[in-house]
Amino acid sequence: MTDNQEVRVRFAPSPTGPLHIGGVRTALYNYLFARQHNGKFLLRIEDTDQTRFVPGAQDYIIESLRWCSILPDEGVSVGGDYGPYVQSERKEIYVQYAQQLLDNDRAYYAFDTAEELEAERERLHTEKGETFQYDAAHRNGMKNSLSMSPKEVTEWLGSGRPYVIRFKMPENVELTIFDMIRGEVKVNTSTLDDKVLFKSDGMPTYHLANIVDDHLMKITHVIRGEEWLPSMPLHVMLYKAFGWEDTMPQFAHLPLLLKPDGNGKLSKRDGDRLGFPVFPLRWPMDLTKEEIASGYRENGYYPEAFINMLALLGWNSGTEKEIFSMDELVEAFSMERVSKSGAKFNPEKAQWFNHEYLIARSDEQIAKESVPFLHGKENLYEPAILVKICGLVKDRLHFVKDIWEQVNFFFEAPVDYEEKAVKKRWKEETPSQMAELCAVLEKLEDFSTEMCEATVKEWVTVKEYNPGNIFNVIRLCLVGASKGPGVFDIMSILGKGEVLSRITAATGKISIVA
RNA sequence: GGCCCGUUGGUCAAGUGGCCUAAGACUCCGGCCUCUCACGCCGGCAACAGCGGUUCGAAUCCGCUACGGGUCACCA
Repeated sequence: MTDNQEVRVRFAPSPTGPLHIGGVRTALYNYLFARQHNGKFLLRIEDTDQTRFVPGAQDYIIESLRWCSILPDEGVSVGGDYGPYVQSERKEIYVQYAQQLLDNDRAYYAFDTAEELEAERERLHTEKGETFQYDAAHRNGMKNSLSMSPKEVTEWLGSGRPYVIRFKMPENVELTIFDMIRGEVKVNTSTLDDKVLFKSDGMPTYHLANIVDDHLMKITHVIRGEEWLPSMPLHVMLYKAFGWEDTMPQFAHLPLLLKPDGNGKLSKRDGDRLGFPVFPLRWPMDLTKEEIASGYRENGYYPEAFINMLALLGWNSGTEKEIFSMDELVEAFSMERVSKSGAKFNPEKAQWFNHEYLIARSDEQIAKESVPFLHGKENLYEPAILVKICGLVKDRLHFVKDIWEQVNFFFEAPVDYEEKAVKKRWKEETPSQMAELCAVLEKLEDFSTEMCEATVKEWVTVKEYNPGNIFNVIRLCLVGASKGPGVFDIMSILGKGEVLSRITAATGKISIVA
């Protein structure tokens, strides 16, 4: 490609199930790269294998990308000038190109059945201990248009016998190919085999469809997972065979996302076994199946946090900045700073990212988001008070959905009291002290945080009580545990009546227990 | 097994021949703050896979070994 050409990249998943986070990251890097270069990001569906097609998977992919704000400029669901963007709708196109390769002697027909291939594999293994490869060294011993007479080939083709079209991989060519992340990679074509380009069911394989589509859609950069690195030589050879070398895209093979436990690449099956989601969204989305894999969205992640976390798995800016908005990512991203080695990810760090995004939100926003998790009790307070409550507890939250355990005491009086705290704080004189306190608070007109604090502190000072112990006893009465915001904030929000009633209730209950 | 890619603390990672007695973040552990928990602040534990070479000098360059991973389908 030339420098002044518009950058065009694509994300090309197969609709074989839910997209896992590795796929989302690949889409993200493609998107960032496109945005950064004022280029186009396309979404293409590679569904050439009908046997693995999973209904709903395509919608899942689109919905996942939408949730992440990784929006295609072109492609399935948005259209564009280079469609259709679903490979099964492009069948006739691939036929032409396969024919071109056949005509130029760069491909050939092969009639070997699965059984025959298996038999040959078995024979070679037992007789010579070799691994069978359909290549220059073996193709003459197989049933194909290279080993058979033209007449026979014509007959077999005419008889409706099933056949595939294989790429005729040149022998002994030293290839030096370039990867944007890994640099030069050298391979000898003799180690490569004659890959099937066209299947007997009339569909192309990934390799053919991918190269033809990338060429036709004017893709300039192929950014994909490292699992494709071994087929890069084949793809380069295909570009050469078609005579498209001049417009061949640049390749970038991204490091894999590894299982957090043990080794190996993260797979769809890992699911909830790991204790955190490996999918952006719950799967299946429609909940009609029994097996449900959880998603980041349903687990309470903000899409911005999810994206931020993913972006930093395999790339970093080289600075100490870790929190990036999408716009900042677009600005800072660079292929040169993508790491070469696979990354296991750290569930705790993922939560930390969400926490950072959560505390950056306004108290008003948190209050709004909290409503579904307040068990219908949100109307117990004025909206402004609810906002205040959220502001007081947001520091200790990873997810808004977990807010109830931080605020429950604002809505419900404690039914029991943390044993450890009772043991430590509840003294013989406590009940009478609390009775005194109630009398003092009773007279208080202004129940603001400040007035509560001033009043209680004055009383404690005059009586020469231990402030720490008194405050904690009050907390125990109001909350039932040693947690939560400042005790005077809690008093003020609960209000005089509730505070008095809770202290009275606690005094009764705890003395009975003790 | 063949081919290919990789290897800095538990994890993500900075580092592109001297500034490295190797940054930062997450986790963990201490301490401070403090009415509790959390936040915040301060501090701590903890790494250049090994061996050879190149060089005045190597985490950085080269080679070998080891280990890890990917891939070897009419799946993508």
